[in-house]
Amino acid sequence: MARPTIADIADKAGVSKGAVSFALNGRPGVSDATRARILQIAEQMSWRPHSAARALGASRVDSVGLVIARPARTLGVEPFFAHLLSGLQSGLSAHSISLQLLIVENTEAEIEVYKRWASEHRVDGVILVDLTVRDPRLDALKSLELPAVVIGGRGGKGALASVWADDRDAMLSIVDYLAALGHRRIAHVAGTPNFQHTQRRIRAVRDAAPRLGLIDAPSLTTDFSDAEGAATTRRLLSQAVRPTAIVYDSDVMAVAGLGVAMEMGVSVPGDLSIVAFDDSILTQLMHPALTALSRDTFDFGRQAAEVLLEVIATPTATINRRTADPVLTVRESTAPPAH
Amino acid sequence: MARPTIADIADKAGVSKGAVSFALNGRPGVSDATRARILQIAEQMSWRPHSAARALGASRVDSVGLVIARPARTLGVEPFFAHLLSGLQSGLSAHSISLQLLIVENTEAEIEVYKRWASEHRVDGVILVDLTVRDPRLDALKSLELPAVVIGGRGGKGALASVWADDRDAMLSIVDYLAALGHRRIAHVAGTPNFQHTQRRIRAVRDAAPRLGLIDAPSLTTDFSDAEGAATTRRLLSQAVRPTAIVYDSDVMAVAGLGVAMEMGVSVPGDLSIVAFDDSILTQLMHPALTALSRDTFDFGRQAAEVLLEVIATPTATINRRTADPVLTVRESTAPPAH
DNA sequence: CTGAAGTGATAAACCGGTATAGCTCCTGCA
DNA sequence: TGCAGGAGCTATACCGGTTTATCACTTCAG
Repeated sequence: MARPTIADIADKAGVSKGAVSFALNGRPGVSDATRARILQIAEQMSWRPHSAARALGASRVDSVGLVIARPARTLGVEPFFAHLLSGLQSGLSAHSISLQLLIVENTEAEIEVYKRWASEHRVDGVILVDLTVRDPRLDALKSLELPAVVIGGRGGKGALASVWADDRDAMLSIVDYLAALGHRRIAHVAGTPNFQHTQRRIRAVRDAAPRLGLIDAPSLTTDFSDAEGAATTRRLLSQAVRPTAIVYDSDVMAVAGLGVAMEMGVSVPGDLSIVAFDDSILTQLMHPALTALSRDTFDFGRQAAEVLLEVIATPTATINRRTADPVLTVRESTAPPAH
Repeated sequence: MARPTIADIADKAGVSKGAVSFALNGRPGVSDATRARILQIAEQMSWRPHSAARALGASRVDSVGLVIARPARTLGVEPFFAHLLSGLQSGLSAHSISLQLLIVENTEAEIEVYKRWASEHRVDGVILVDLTVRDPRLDALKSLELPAVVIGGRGGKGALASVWADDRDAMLSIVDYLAALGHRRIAHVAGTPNFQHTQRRIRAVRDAAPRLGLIDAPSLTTDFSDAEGAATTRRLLSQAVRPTAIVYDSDVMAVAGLGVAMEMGVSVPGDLSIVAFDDSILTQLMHPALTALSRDTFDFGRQAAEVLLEVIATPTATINRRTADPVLTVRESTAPPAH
């Protein structure tokens, strides 16, 4: 027998299909003795549920989806997604839930995928990343009635559950640290302006400036690419009065910025301190190694998985879980300013 | 009506469920007129197949799987997988096939996943990466009768289909290039010794040495990590007679090696030429930018998807498709040796 | 004019589970 | 003694498709 079904088990155990189903799903309806016997037979025949059959009957597919809307080219360098994925899976595999991953070019395509997934019953819920201001995906998901958890989005936005870390506090910890070193001209090379977390970080810098007595604290937005990170750095370092420290919103941009500094003969950390708002192997490979903000992305993913499963179980629940605060890992790229 | 089923369509069209199924799947059994009418009604009701129902009836799930057995920590820096993923999906989405991605710690776990997937009917086939010598996964898949395509493995191994690029020729092109520059002491910092492609690259170097008059051409294996890449480089550069060129099996190790060279005061490319056997944004971010072997990983993935679909359609087919040869992108890290 | 083959469709079985109504005992309590 | 109630189980419908057996009706060759 290639693939035993519950009917086979029922035959062998001398009971009905229903009894087998009850036993295998741990629900009342059979005696402990019968349950044990059925479980033993199932084990012995190495029975496994047919996912499609179960999905059809129970109208849940034990599968969740993650769509990443970024050009593939910019992906992969950032360990962020790899860690997030691992974390998600670690949270899901405990419940035997599988993960569908899709990489698309833009948000419209992403929404199309959600529509398809919903209509084809391919996933029980989805994970949202890279929340933008007035994000069109929120409405789309609500109208599809597809359970979802937002990663990185602060709670309160609509009714979607979320898992988030405090970007504001994190940015403040960086700026505080640089100010304590003596820096008064701190520039911020930010990411895409329509990302919510970009906005929050920019606001944090702006708000902290007066308190810390910063002379100048410009935030310059980019598209997160190494090219724009480099170009922005070049612009900053070409000014008559240069910043003595630059905070980058991603590790890739920080590395690109470091390259520009070296090329222009600006010594790091002598003439310029550099901090990356995201840690990875990249920052550690550099010379000098970059001071960076370390976030536990794996744990982030794990928690997101948990929250999503809760939302799927009880769609009315609105959960906003805050994760552990990121910590600043000081390395060789930061020092007191030369002045 | 929340979700129309083919029964609803059948009602509206005044035909039977079977006729609707025939029409929607483009198979004979209905007249062109009826077919057109059914299709139009389905479109109008915005009908979508219920994936589980289809899977149950047709015993195919329109989904394939990819398991990556690497610690998450080492993942993500390498754009290889991101590009592969995108390529796979571009090849799959044309046929509305979805992709399941799983990251596990080791090969045993990977095989467990295959068993589960096969027994739960979760995927129609799988994609294998990182083929090792005497790979236990090959037998496992064969006994599970799970269609598979091997990426990077040369054909002929068992009956599994494969998609591969010529690692040997690629390595030869690197060594030829370095020899043409005048290098005679070329070291090779290789990857994990039990990977088949590592073996092929090592053999290529060894075979080319006499022909090119290389004085010394050692291949040193590592675990692909930046740490071992750095350590091996340090060992090589501490010798009385140093190599004048080093070829690294990955971009991460090459970057780590560059760091060590700079730290030891060995100028690149003045005293040492560096080549990475894999291109990415990493190699371009460095100063000097690294000469690297560029492979079209996206296309790789796309072709793998195509081959896998063929194998799923006709399991007896054994396909061995060779992809475009990688090309060497010369940048700033290579030059004629000093002396 | 008859029989064979082909066309267009239907009804029903089937895939492998889950959910539910209902049946048979057994127990406890008035 | 009678009966309500629950435990333990069976039988069956059902989920939404696909597939097969069958059938009515043409068409065409002999």
